[in-house]
Amino acid sequence: MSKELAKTYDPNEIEDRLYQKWLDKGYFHAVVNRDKKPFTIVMPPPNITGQLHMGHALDNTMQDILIRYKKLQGFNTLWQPGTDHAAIATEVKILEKLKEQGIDKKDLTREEFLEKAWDWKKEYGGRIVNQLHKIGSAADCERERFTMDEGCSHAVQEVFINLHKKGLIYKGNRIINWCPVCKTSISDAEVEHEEQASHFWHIKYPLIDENGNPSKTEFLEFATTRPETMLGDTAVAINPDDSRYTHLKGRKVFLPIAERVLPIVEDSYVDMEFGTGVVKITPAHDPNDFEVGVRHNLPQINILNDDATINELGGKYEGMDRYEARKAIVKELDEMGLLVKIEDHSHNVGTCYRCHTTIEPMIKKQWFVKMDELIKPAMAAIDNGDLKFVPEHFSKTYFHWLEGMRDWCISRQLWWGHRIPAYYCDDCGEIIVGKSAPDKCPKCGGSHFTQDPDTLDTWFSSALWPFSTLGWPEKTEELDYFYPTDVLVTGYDIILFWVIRMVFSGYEHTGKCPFHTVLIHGLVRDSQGRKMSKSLGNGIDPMEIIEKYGADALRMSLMTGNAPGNDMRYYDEKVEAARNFANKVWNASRFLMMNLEGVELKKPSDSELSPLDKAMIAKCDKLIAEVTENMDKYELGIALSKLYDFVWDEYCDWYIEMSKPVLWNKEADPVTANATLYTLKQVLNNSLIMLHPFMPFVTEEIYCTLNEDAESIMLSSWPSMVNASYERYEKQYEEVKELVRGIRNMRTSMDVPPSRKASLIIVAKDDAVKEAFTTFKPFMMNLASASDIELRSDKEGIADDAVSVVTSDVVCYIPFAELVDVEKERERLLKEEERLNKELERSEKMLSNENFVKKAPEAKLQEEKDKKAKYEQQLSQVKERLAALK
RNA sequence: GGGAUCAUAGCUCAGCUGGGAGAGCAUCUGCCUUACAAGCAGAGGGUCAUAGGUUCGAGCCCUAUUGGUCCCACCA
Repeated sequence: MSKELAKTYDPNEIEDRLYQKWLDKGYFHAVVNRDKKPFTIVMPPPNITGQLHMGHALDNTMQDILIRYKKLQGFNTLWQPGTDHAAIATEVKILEKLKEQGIDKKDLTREEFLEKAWDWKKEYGGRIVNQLHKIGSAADCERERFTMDEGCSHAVQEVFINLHKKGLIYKGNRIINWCPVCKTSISDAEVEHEEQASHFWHIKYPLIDENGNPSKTEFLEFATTRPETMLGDTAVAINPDDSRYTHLKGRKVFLPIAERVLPIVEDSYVDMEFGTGVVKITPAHDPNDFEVGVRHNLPQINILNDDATINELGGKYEGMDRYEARKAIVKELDEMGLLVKIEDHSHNVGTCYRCHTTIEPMIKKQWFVKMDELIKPAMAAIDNGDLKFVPEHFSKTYFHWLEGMRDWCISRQLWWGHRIPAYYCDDCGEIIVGKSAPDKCPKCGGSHFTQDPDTLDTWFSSALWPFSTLGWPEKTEELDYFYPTDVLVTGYDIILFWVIRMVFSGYEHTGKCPFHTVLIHGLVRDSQGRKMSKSLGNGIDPMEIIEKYGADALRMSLMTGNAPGNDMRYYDEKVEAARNFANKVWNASRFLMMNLEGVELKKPSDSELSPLDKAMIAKCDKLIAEVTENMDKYELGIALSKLYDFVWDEYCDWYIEMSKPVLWNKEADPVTANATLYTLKQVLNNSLIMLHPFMPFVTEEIYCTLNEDAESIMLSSWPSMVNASYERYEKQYEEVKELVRGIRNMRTSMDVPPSRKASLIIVAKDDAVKEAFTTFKPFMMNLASASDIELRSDKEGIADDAVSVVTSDVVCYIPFAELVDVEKERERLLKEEERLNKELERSEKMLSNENFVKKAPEAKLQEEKDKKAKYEQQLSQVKERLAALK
């Protein structure tokens, strides 16, 4: 060995060094290679405003695992990284920062603002990508993209122009969600609903009498949660089938505050069961009322300014904030005697997902994407097999959302983002959509144009991410080779925002679904199950955890004991356990390397392999098969726990321990020692490779030390099975383990210290069993604390009061001459007898069930019969021992 | 209001197509056994939320109930 591993595992010492090596070697960089199959993942682009949090750590670890796994399997892998300009989120942050410097948005021109925004991007945009390096991300940073870089911006323009040409993008006066703080429209998906305690104001409007005056005696009562919107009322609605109000059909009411006469319209939208069955209609400030208004041709009166104060149409309330106006109006109605009562009422209020201000529905002229045609292929994608969710049930969420999708409002009154490629003729107002302003207005011939001041929803550009990053709309080699991508990994909170939009965009612009699988994960919560958030101050910084325990430990702790799509809690103890595992692997490797010192390994022949080696090879084969299957089914947590158990229990606690006598006997039997060392190394290498996707650093360090010629574990291949039919040895090995466990158990219960060795007499009636224990004898000496092991076919000459351990195949006698405590031994055997009786009872019950015998599969039936025979055999041995003790 | 999801050991969670309940941590008992005390060997601890059903057989499938979480939704 030319290199040596440090005595204790220190992640900080190895991680940065190895990452730098991977970068230098360019392992993460993917180039088109038609001889290999591609495997592609696009990284969900983190916001440039962001800092890496546990959610990113989880998301990126999963992607990294898939990428590294596929690379080991021989795929040409591309993990495409990048960042998102995150329109609103970033603009809000920049404005906050400017405010600290005493600068207001009003004081800046658009150009000045954008200059500052780009400075900001330059300063913080790279931070999160660098943090990803710390967790070991195998993303191809040479291909890093940004949603507002030249290529992506080009793609955005292209899409906008194409969709507009097809009539799928239109500009229209419709009701939209307005955030009075961000002062922009937002899409339906960006509205979050919050339950708020409020009131239900019962109000009555006087009916208009036959003379056209407000009646003093006839009123129409209704209830509202937003009295201030009365100022924009243009009707009152009743259900046409409501017998209570038949007499009101065709009549009018008087709107007191604004002194307007309103028609009573009939619309089935009104729920007769709710409230008084009368609804005030405010088409300009309520989405439903808007629809009613369209049906009945009602005027739309917008009474709000952009900051949610009342505008000039609100008469004397002009200038008041919406909530001030609410109070004032209620007060005035009360004075007029028109306020009937106030009830407590809690209801859901839409709020802005960025600033949590209550949004105000308003009619505004905005750009929309028409959805009904676009979503059709996205709807079909699940059924026709183009797209699969893991776990599968998320496809229901996906459908559910697609079904209720309304036209998508894509224009934003922001500066930070892709400016809408639409130009207005200064002379006639004609709209021309194109990459730049035309020379001449096609309608009036005018030559002066103004570009639309609005920018696009940030999701408009992220919807194109899987193909815009690969060069679309250019027909690049990359696009042709790496697209469609394979798996998209993301949290369930982002399905509606993003996944759906990528899917329909992919179909529309490339004719293909952008990925075949969406792997969904949950949220990382704190140890009390709360969401990690800034306001709670309970966030845990992954960088600190990496500093303390290492990236491998963090990655592993995020993957253990977690099923796809489920939330998980973060615990330091979990990371500690993972770190301990890394240390375990480290030390097992150290043990092996110490024993390989000065040894020239040769590939052993079949006959040179010991039964123990063969048993391990069989075990390892099984592991490879299972882990591969789990990985292919995205059961990463299960795959990892199998590797954990195998390495810790099987490899370290049994195989290494059992092989020690062989290694100590190297001088006397170099052939067997070689075979065992060779197998130890083989199995460890396989384990390291399979663990590599989960713990890339520690496995790389060990692998390269253990295999002197190896440049990197990343260049190795996913293990393949030996398939040598060694099941027989595996069975023997399990029998031996059973006996060793029995002996240890007995020693503990008899208070025999481990330092006290004893000679064992194993009585096996069956020749095959005898052979098995004979061949495994050297391996079990240590573990059974035996000074000597004798094998026999009968128990002639063994003292009746010897302590004994009964397994399914053998009886093992341990003559502790001076230690015998007959009482204790009898107790132990009685307990054993009870246990066996219970087992036998269960087994007999099953086998005496006619239906079981008739209907159960043959294999199951035989299995149960074999078990019963074993219990019977064991029980008779125990009984015999008990009888002998008397 | 609709939908999804969860309920398993003291805690946090696994349990893949239905065949004798698992892990980590915590607890208790022994061990510094020449890779590892970040370790080794043992032990205790569960009517798998409740009630039905399907099945030879249910933690797993079906129905209902209870409790928690989340998403969607226009009840003014």
